[in-house]
Amino acid sequence: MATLADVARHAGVSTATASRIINGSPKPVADALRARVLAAVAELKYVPNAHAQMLARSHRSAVGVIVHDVSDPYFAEITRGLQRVAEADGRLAIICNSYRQPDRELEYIDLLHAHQVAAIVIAGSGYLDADTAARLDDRLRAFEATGGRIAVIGRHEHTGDAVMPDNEEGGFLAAAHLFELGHTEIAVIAGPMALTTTYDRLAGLRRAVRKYRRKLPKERIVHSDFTRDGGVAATERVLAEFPEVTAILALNDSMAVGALAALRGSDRRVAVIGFDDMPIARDVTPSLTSVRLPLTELGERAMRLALSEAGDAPRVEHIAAELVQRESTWAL
Amino acid sequence: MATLADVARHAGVSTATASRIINGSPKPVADALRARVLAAVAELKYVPNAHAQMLARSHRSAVGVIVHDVSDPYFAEITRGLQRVAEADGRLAIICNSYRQPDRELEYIDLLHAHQVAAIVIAGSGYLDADTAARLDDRLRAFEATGGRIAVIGRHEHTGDAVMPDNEEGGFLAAAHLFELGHTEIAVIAGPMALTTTYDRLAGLRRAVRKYRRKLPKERIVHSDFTRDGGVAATERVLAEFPEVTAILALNDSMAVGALAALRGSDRRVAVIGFDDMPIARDVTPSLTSVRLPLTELGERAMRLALSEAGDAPRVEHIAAELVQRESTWAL
DNA sequence: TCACCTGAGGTAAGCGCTTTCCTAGACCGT
DNA sequence: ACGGTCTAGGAAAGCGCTTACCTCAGGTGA
Repeated sequence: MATLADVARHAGVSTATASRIINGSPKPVADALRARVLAAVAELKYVPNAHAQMLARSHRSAVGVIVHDVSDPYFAEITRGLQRVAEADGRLAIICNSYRQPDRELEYIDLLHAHQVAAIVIAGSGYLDADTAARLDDRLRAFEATGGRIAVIGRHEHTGDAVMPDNEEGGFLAAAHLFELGHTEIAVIAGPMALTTTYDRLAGLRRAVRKYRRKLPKERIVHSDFTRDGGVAATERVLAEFPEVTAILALNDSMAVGALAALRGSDRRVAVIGFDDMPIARDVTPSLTSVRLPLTELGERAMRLALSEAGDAPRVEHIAAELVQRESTWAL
Repeated sequence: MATLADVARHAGVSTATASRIINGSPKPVADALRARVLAAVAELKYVPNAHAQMLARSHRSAVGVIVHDVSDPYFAEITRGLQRVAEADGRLAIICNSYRQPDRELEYIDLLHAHQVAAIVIAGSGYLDADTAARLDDRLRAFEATGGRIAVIGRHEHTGDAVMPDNEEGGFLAAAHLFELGHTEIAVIAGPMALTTTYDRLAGLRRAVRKYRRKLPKERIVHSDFTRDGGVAATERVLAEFPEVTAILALNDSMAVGALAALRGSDRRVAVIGFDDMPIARDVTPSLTSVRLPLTELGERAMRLALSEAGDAPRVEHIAAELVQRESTWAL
């Protein structure tokens, strides 16, 4: 492993000069030396040790990202936005999957803290009991206390910079759409109640129920997990238990796709509306009506927030939801 | 930012002792001291500086991953496998998107090298002209020369440890399947010729053509990119130009989904077979026959290779492909 | 001619940690 | 009581860099 000292020796200069030449410092250097140093770099295949650099200049550059799971399309799209902005800012984004496990999240926060990242963006945490939430907040504060910046995506407990997808409004839009089409007997297949996503979307939905003066019996909200197979299972329960239901509102597209799959194996004709408008929505049959959230933009905004100077007051940005109508919903 | 020295001072011990206690070194330490140091850590919210640690212990722990794009389902699944193994080994995986741009790849290799990663895994590089390939190889060698390990996924030019999905065999299986079903007039919608994936799958397909004594005129291989919309475009060309075609072989599932979409807007009944068996394959209509590649396993194997000791000779592992039949192909 | 700049380049002090080597006290046997 | 052996803990030397500060030419003006 060639070091700066090797390069300097090889070129017959001091490490100071070598460092200045390699990093393009403003200090003027004779062209002859510059050439010699650059030649030495090439010959020794010198690559500076990033850790030593970080330590010496003690300025933070990388940023950390903690998401539920990058492979999940929802987070993949958010992550894309995050990365794009980080990269445009010349920063390495270290991305970590928490799989919604608070301990992992905790662990990663410390890891990123230890790696001296300039900022941490968190999206899609799991359920937090008061105790865990407190510990997490504690770690986050500790990180902030050292000058680190934090931005979260869609988490209420956090008091700090955040960008919030308007899940409540989205829930309202979805339910309103079904009511407008004349569906009165609807069922909801939802993710775990502990996720704020679930909570908020349900809240909007209930607002629509009230506004349209409909009923939504509690047992018609079936909880499962936010996956395709979770959607299949939940839909099977709905079909078995509620023969009167004519529309299913799925709280995300994965579940909606599962609903469509379950429906395919039954003789019932039930409308389905999803949430998130993932790319697949166009390609299932029938194509899926969904509530679109501009996830890439969500990520971009969050990263920009994280990279901006800390303000006096916490900044919260909202991202609007929008209905995309396709073939899986129709007028009754 | 609390440092180890702060903790030591606060606890009234030397940094040596503090370090030993915090890292659980085997050296015995009095319980009283241990307690004091741990208390100081908690009180000062001390988080060790990972860069300083790396520098001091000069042993590499993190691993680097360079893929085309984590958001792409194909690479998402590979990445999942990579991460799983890295994490099981207690290592942070730094993952980077190259977007198939060789310069980015080059840049990331140096970045990871600079960050002293123990190993680099590369999957899904783009087209490499001889010159770029040489430069890339040069950087890779430089990294290896410092003790770094490298594993690549499915790249022929690389001589070193590799895991190769059996794309050739997969191409053969796909075409053979269509021929067995009685389809003689087939068309292929393919990704960029520069990608080895394309190249290998086509090679297998040609082998099937020879074995079954069929014909596949060159113009019936339509190149586009490996995306859904690329599939739509390619399929539209096929439909317009080749009225005799009864089956389309798509070189990945994204394109196959696009083909299905294009077909939906036409009155032709054409069989479609995809490649990769992504999760969506089950949920499109008709459900998609595809050639399955165990991508997660692919990733796991690659990471294991990268984390194992370097051998004398390059090791190459092969991953078998398997046909998954669904509704999008039928006997003619 | 001399004191004084100016600027190219070097010296060395850290950055925050780990770890080798050393010290000094405790304990042992005789 | 004394030399010898442990052992807990500390001193300090790096790890590979950056950068503030210093040096020593050569060039300037009076």
